[in-house]
Amino acid sequence: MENLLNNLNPSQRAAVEFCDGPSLVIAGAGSGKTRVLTYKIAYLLKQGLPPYYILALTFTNKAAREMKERIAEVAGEKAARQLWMGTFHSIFSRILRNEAELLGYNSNFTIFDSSDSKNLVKLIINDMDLDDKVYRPGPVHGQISKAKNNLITTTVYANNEEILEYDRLSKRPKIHEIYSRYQRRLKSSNSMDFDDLLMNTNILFRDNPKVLVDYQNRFQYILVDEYQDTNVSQHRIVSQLADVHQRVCVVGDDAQSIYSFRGANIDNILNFKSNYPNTKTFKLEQNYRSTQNIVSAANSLIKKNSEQIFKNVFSERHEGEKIEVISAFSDYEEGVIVANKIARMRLELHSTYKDFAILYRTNAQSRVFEESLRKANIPYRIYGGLSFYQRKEIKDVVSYFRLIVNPSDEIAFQRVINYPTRGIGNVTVNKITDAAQQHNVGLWEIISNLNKYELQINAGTKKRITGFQSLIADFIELSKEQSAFEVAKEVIKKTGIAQESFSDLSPEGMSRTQNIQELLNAMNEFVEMRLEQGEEDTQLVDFLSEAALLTDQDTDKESGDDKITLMTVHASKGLEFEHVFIVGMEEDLFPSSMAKSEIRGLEEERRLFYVALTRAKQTCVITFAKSRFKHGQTEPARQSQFLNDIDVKFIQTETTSLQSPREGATDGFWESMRRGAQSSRTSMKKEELSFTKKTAVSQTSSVNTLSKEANALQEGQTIEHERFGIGTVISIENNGNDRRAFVEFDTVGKKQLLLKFAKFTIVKDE
DNA sequence: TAACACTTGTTTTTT
DNA sequence: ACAAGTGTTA
Repeated sequence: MENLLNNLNPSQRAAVEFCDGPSLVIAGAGSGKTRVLTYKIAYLLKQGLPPYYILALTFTNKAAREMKERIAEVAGEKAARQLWMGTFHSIFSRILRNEAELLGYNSNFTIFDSSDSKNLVKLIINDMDLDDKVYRPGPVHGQISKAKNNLITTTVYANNEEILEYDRLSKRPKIHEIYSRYQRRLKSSNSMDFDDLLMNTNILFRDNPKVLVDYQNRFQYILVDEYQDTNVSQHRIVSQLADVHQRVCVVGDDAQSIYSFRGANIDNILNFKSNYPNTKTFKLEQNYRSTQNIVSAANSLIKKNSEQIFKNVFSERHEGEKIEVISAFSDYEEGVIVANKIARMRLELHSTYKDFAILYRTNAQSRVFEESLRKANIPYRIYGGLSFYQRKEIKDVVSYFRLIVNPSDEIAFQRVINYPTRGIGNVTVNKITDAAQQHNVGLWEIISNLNKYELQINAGTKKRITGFQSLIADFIELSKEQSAFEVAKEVIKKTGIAQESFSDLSPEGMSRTQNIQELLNAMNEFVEMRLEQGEEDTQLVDFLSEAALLTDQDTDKESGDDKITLMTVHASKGLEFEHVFIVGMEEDLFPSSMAKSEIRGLEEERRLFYVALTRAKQTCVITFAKSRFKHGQTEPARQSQFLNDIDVKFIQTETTSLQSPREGATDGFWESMRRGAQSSRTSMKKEELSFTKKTAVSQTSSVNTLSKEANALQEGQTIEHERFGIGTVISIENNGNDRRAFVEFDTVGKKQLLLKFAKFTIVKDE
């Protein structure tokens, strides 16, 4: 441990060693924040605190996984696995499943993603006969979500004059009623949305003091990463859990708070000290990531914001190159410039592709870069956008799973009742929904007892409905015995999805088929991995509860490939790259026109830019275009005001662009440039389909990840398995990723090990 | 009820 | 430019 602590600088070390009360670690960009968290956990373990007493909350699953791996290196695999470490959403969904009955839920509850939530809001708006142009599902759900993140329950909402007045002024006085109905229908669907996972945890603790005490005792030490991005609901959970022992350490950087649109409240970090009067504050100010020039440029930018905790971030690395600002004539040219520059820099600097990242404000901007990179033969990987689980064909299949696990799930029900088409149309579905509302029961209850509820439907329709009902009922039975993978195969087969999908030979259809296949593969892996780890939870419900909180960053298995990275600035938080391109640096795009109305919004955009800048280790290039293709036409654009916020002495403006317009031919040039962009866009179409297919599939496709040991393993050898102990290899089957060993263990008997996952060492050769 | 053509809104960021 | 929603026809 001593030599571990020697790896830290004095302020990092001080932050790690203080464990007796509340502490706030203000960590500048690149200052070794994750390092401090990791070492601190290792330090606590070393002090004798059992791992299952530690709660560590991260912002993404990926961050949790990486931190676990690092802790495993210093404190051992076993301890790392016993830690309560994960995102707020995943940790508390686990707790809510355990305590579901206390809240009137069943532990099989479904988790709605935002599109499910919006669908439900839309159904309610229709039921209430409200004008869906005034009450648009997106913003209405946004308003509800904001309320929930601020712990404003339906009752509080309906009695809060200020909020009601706000809704009246925005011409949507009925939101409080939509909110109540929304919550009621979530509950009758035995479902929770993302915000419920946090709000219901608060309700659980509020209404069940004994349960709260249990968890207060369990979580002896609490660590929270990215505290600047927590909302009121999350803050309240943490402060209740830490209320008694006050052993809590939060880490964050107010300058990197970029999620207020999701309810994050920067005050949580700014006011932390007043919440915990005995707080000890540590500041990590040395940036180990970036050149002095980048750090100074970022400092000069963030100084323009009014609200912040004072700190002096500095770098002792070399001065480095100035930030290069390049202007392009069009978004299309911007793409070409960036692609060419990356190709050139890679050769000149002897870099690899994975040293490069292109960061943009909106996902929509990725298109142009995909195109130019493909033309330049530069391998790339896009993060974000439509994630695997949000694809239509995947949602359809997953909806069957949801319905099987939780027949009350109304949204899943509506999604699959007529998919694949089985002659149950809108008219019939409406009759079912009406009956459900009338008798105040779920849709499943209605179709399970058609006669009882006297639906006005003809015999043919009735037969089709009962057919559907027994189809699902059979799956439910099956799922009690079989693993998620086995049930999934049956679902695909028996519902006709397989048949429908395989007979569609269009490129889109084939891509859908592949994605479904990929889902099955993922489920198979899930089951095998669980079995390998000696866990019995391999059923559909277990798969769903994990999959619902997965983002596509979490399913990334190809990070080893040499590809450049394309992602939004938001998605880049916490990452670093040698060379960063920040593109589309234009007014109304970055800062976004949406955010500019309020000062706080503009400051958040500036922090977002700060985040983008501080991702770069060596070089940072900023580009903007003078015209941009949006909403179906080319519109003029001008450079972002944020470029003026960086002190000019850290910037170098590139005037010679790739191709400058010929004199006197400006108009013609522009035209051809635009046409060039257009035609290549349209000509891309066919090619693009096969391309989307590739990316979609690649998200979960696996590579051969067998370790040396796994490849070397032979019959007759003795191994020591992490869980099962000592055993002898009886036989080996298959090869590559599917390579398996049958092993006779001394204590637990015969086991099948999937070598891709198995954790063991070879003890003795025969 | 389903398939097709036509119209409309939509684009900020995401657990 | 695109997806989702609306309306018309078979």
